[in-house]
Amino acid sequence: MADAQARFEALADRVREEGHRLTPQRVALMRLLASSEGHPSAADLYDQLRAQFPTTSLATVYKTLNLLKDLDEVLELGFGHDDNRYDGNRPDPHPHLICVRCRKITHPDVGAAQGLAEQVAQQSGYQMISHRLDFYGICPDCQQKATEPESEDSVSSA
Amino acid sequence: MADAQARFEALADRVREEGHRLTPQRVALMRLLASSEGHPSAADLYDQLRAQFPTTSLATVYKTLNLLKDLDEVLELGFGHDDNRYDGNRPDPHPHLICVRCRKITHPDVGAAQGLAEQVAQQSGYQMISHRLDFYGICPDCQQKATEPESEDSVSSA
DNA sequence: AATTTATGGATAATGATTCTCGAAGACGAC
DNA sequence: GTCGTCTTCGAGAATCATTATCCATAAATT
Repeated sequence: MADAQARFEALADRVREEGHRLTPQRVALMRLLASSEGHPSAADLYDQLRAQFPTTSLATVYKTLNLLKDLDEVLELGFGHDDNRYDGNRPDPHPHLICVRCRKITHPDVGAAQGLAEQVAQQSGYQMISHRLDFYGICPDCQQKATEPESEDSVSSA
Repeated sequence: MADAQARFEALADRVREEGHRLTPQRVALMRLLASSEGHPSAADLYDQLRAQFPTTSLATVYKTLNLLKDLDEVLELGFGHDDNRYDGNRPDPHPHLICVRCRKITHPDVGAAQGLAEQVAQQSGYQMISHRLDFYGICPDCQQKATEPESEDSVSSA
């Protein structure tokens, strides 16, 4: 996480340059986003924020996330049922690999995904804005757990 | 839509074989799904259903859609903000092209998308369950409308 | 330091989807 | 064809993530 500081400063600069205020809550949230390895949800960030600012509201988290999203500095990942996840380190569309058991989200290596959007744009005449490439499966860890005799109660559904 | 009848019968047979009852509401909804060109939402289907069954409940639509979804006979497309869309003709994952203006959903021709899931499965060790490949853009029609002087009031939603 | 104005916080509102549960009806058995 | 059982329907309440509201507070500029 040596880049976290640099990423945070980039976010802070961007927010200020766009004429928005740098409040302590925003600073803290941007630090969290910049240092997040995974893909936290708004509630995750809220929980972490409250450690520093006990009176912070969940609404503030959403407002800040939406601000950064409008600036194209965070990528919002919406899944039908579950709550949204946010990626503050790679704001541009990229493939995701989701474990339907433990909800872990990682970045698969999908070389063939390069240029897909451009290809579709040419063939369809659409003006491309964004895209999603998500794979849903069961991660090796969860596969193992499912095979084991019965360490705990079994999982219900995906 | 000469296949609509065949598709409907396939759905009906499947439901019956799985030990579920064929109620008039389900029959009507399956006919709608089988004959739908586009990707209707639950509310769309509800509106159409009420023409035949004025007392039908929206809950029934959802229950039937979930039943068919569990049988892998309809594909549910969930988008963060908007309501879900359903495809009763192609239940297997396939790419979609969404116009963010008029909400139209079409099927782009993406040859390179073949085998992506298998590739990710091999590299990651995940047991693949499903995937999504969605492109968001502005369709040619909506691009045109945006450029024109101002023919009418602009479109809000589909 | 004062002024202006965006922002934070608490809570209500929104809206799609699911749950609840009594009534009705589908389907197999007779 | 009729009956009985057990699924399914229907109407509305409940859920839950996200937004909207609205005023007190504090950031930035002078």
